[in-house]
Amino acid sequence: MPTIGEAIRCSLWARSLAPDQLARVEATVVELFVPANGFVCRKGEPVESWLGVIEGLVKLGGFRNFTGAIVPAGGWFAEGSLLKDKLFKYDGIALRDSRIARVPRETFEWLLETSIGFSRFLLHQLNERLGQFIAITECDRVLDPDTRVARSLATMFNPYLYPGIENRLQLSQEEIGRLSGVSRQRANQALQVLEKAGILKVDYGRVTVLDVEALRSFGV
DNA sequence: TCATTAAATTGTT
DNA sequence: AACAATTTAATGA
Repeated sequence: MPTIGEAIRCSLWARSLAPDQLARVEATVVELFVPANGFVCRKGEPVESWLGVIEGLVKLGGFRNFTGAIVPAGGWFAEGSLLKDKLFKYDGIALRDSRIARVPRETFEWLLETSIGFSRFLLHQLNERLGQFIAITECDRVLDPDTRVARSLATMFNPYLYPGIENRLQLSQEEIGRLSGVSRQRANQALQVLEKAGILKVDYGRVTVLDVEALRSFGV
């Protein structure tokens, strides 16, 4: 189990920091344990830190039964709310026991002002998120549920937003359904189609992605 | 280590 | 949506 400092040093954005900047991050970061089904953040709550998933899996959403995004270990989020709204506009729920890193707003803003590398990382991350968002709305127009499920799963394998994610996702078919905006029954059917196509493997309570590219381009 | 039981997940109608 | 079947995890001998 990595310490919080190790996890941060491994993250993509920390690599571009100078030693004194990294030191300040490590000095001000706070680790928070969130048990499965616990709230990492709540809609309407003021945002006072940038959040990173050290270990575990967090689901962002809270709109009806629709899930906006799944953030696996190595993913960072809330920068948009931190910069703009000052309030969370979604719930964050831990899908399993998770360790969350909280970088205080002052540190975050200081990095943004003093580190070009950090600014570039954020720019890139925001851009990737925009792309993800477009892909999701595009998904809504595609009627074929198999493709929708494939795309939703594929968004979790964005190497920039979520580096070093394992290809083994511990997600029940019910959660995959919520994630894709289809019923559990339909998600099950779609997963079987994708399994027969050799793109992924379904097991009890988890899916293993064998071919990310095929998953991404499925149905095109 | 193995059997039993409970809980979670999946398949079916 | 409800029910049955199956898998996993937990408990205790």
